[in-house]
Amino acid sequence: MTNKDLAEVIFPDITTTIEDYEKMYPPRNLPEGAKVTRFAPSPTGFMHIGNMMSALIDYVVAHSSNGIFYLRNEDTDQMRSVEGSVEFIHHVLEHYDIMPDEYEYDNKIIGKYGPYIQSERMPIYHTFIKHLIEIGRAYPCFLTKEELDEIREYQQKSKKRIGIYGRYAKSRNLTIEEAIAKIKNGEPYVIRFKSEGDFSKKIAFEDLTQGKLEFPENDLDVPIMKSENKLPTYHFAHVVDDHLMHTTHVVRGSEWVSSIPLHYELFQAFGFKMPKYIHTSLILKKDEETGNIRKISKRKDPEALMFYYEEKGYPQIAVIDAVLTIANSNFEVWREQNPDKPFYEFPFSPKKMSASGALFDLDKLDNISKNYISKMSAQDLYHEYLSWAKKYEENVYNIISNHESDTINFLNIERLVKKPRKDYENYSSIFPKSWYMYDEAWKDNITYNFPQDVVKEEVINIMNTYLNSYYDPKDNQDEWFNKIKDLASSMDYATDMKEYKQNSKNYQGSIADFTGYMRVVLTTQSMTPNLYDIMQILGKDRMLKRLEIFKENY
RNA sequence: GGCUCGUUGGUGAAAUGGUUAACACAUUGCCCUCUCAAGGCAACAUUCAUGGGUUCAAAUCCCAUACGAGUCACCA
Repeated sequence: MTNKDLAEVIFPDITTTIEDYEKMYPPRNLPEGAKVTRFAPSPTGFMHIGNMMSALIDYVVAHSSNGIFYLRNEDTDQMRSVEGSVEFIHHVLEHYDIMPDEYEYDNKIIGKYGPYIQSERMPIYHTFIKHLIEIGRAYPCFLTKEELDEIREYQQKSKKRIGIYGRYAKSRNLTIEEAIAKIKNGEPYVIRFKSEGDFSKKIAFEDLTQGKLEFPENDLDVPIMKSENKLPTYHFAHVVDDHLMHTTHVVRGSEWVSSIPLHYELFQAFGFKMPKYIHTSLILKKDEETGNIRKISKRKDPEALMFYYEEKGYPQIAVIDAVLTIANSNFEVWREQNPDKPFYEFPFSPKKMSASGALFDLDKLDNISKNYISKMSAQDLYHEYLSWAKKYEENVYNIISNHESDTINFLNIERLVKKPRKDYENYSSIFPKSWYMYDEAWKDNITYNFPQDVVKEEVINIMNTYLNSYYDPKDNQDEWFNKIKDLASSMDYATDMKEYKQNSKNYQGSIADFTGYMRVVLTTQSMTPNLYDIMQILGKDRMLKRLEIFKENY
């Protein structure tokens, strides 16, 4: 009996060979230097910021080299698969406009190197595993869960290295006859890789991010096929898929660097060329309670999940820039020099990735986002705001869709200038800063936010006089302000702030107090954008109405 | 515990042997100013985890220590 017989017993139905698949997955016909990357999430949870960073780097690396970026669904762990996660990944990629060139979704396969869903690639993996068994580099292992636990416990206690290697790999020494007998007897088994490595020897490895690394050789017989569903483990699927799909650059989290020796040996066992690796740093978070730095957590940190940014209404490009800023230290400088270039023209350099993890800084995101929003036209902003509201804030949607021109005019205040206002970091922050522009948002409990105590009669008197004798909608801003000054000085308010600061006792108050009254009566707020523009939008009738509301409510 | 990586201000970081350790965000102050936002100008690491060494010269090279992170599943 030979290994071939064993392979035949395990995979009687597999008649294909590796060569068959090599023919079906010929080298890609791409220009010199083109890079092939893949985003390979597993649908065991919702897409988070770390996945996003990976996907973005994949996209940038591929697109800056006229290469290919594809999506592969790594669904070999079907026990933990989470309902809706595949759809969410697809949604996020679409939302941020980083769709892959090749993918499989909704029963459609785009691209010639599919299937792109691992659970649909079973015969391929089995063919490759069968080959490994035939050449004596893989074997069925009948160790039970209990035996495995026992071994681990023993190793822990006696401070030995943990894992299945050397004398712990019991099934390795089974004769072919014994193995076949066990299989025929129905004993469950996994297929393990038969390592030939020597832990006391070193391998040199060059990682694009971390540079030269040195590891002990792998000597662990790791499972490459699971017993229950006969699907491959990650390590095996990685080797087979990235080989057949001709991935040139694997972008993955740094939690994988410790399995480099294993992957190295696996590639060698097949005689395949290893792709290049870009190991991305972890995204960390400072725990607010303990002050400790830890891995960002989907459970504790709402901003870890990609839902967060959409719900808050951050512009896509702001999120992308923020993530790339974390990913590559020179992105920010590049962005400053190339404010209008698409992000994928950024020459990503893996060496410029920080080797240790970075804290994700929401303040930085806000700043980036404010800048982008401040540069949008009022129309564009309105439409983004509207479609965000439609999805997340029905009340806001109803109000702003009924008042399109008022909303646009309001958003336009101090916008078309060299140094525009930067009030909003996301769409959800607009309404809380503009609700007073809409009559229907003036609910019962109106609170007037005067910065200091005021005499109601005085305020009413000022507003009355102003609206009835001074206000003219045709005035430009200078004329408007001069009139207010005229009225103010006639009522003993200082019109010059410097003068007022020096001789405040000579006056009733300052022009700032004066306009402050008007501002609060009209908006309830002590801080708003330019009053002139707000008055222009409101118009005289609505201002008079608001004066009436003030009389009744203050 | 084994293996691997890391440690520059509140945060992201630049500088890779040579003047006062860039820049951005945040914070604080001043100016401007009808409030706010924006903008302008400042301040913020006597020092690069600690200790030793190499050198005319070290954040940068070497060693040790400490601390942190990742990993050690029939999860990816």
